[in-house]
Amino acid sequence: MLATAQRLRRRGEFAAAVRGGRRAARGVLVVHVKFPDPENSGRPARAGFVVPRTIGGAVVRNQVKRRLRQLVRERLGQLPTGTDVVVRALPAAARRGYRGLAADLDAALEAARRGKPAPR
RNA sequence: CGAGUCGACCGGGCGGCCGCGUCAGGGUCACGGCCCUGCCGAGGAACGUCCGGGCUCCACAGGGCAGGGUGGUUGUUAACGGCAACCCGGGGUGACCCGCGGGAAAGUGCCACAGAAAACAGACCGCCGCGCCGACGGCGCGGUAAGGGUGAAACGGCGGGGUAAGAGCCCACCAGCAUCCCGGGUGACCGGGAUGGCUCGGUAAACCCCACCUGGAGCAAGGCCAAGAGGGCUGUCGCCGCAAGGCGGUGGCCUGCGCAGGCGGUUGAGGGUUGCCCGCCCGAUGCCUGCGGGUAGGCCGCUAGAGCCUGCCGGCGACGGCAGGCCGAGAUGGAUGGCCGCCGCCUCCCGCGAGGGAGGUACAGGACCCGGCGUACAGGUCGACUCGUCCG
RNA sequence: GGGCCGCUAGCUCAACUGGCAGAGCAGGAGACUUUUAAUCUCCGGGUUCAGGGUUCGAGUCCCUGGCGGCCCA
Repeated sequence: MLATAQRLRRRGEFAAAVRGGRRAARGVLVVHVKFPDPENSGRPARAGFVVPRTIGGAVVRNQVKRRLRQLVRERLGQLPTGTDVVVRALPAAARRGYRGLAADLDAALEAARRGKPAPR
């Protein structure tokens, strides 16, 4: 999974990442990526997750969140240190399998890295 | 063998690799942390939040009113609106099941339609008597409530006597009511007897009456530390912007601090008694108003408890007592995951068969803790009992 | 954690104290019109969220559950 130091834990951190980052949507996921300011480059890259209640009950939301944490953990090393990522799940994510989530995440991260605007 | 009733319980198992959270030990350190090892790490409902308690803070001389809750009895318990046993009523051939199950002869209200009449007596058709007209029919007065039809419900039922016709008007039996007595039971109540008037509608999950219970808030409770002199939320208007939003003006609310002004010294500003009144109490570093303008972070609370398991004893039972043993989550954008192998279980398909293949494996996750209730749930296990059929 | 609402025709809503579930729009048919629109007439359509209870009788009262929404901390 993902260690505590590698997760966003404050409302302010989420707001900064969503507002100051690039947005890219692919499949059932929306990612916001905020590349590091020079003073932040010392700490590790961090990630946070937004799984709204429209997805399902607590069990379903936890399952989606755990799968996303596992997926992000495998990819966080590829990002520059100090980067903040917020992954937001759409309601269809509950029925998307693990591999489907992986494909969507890779595509969305790649789109955000290229800096292209997300197609709507 | 078939059909069924009740109760108790399980909620996949083993293994590999990569990971997560708390704690403990060790190591390292630039004292922020990092690394290694080990222990532990979601449920029977953790859920819904329908009740009850523990815990914490606030309040509390006392009395009255109001409000809320409960509603057969006796127990059980920390407590309960839960549970157990029993009573009563209803259902079932039965095992068993269901019941907000006090009071309608305290009072008020309501009882649509139909029907003559719907709660207190009265009388539409009818029956009977008398009188009148007079074409065996009608009109008027009186008696009556057996019969008719309506309705969910029509002023006890049946038989006999009685009568002009009838009627508890009288009598016997039955049902029911009230009072009293005897017996049984802690009690709800049950069994029996005597007397009485002959009879009384339903609805309290309508108001109400009676009995009993009932302070308020909730771990965002509450406490400590740090930081700073403000902040948070919001209405509206203008400008910028595609938008999200940003900036500014002007109001409102909440709260800590600073400043200013005012009020106030027992003849007392103001406050408490968290619905109101009487009454009582507190009260001077206090209270009110205006202006200015912060934080929202950490730690404790925080998990050993009405705890769990086993055995014995008491009790019909809920439950209680004793002894021994055990430690079983404490997160805070919130820890149990990802990938894979084998075996279970269920369904379907292929096959004569051994077997093979495909799919599925529920309901659902702590957030202070506990006792209940209610609800969801793939599949399965055990025990006790009932009815029917057949055999002995 | 605490508190409060709603669920009725395809849609938006009524139904006073319990007494035959009803409007507007929408839909269908017809009339008027050269046709359409508008207008007029007629018609169909409901397990009143579900289950249970009280009552002679429940959309209404009571209990349990489901779904949706709102407020406060």
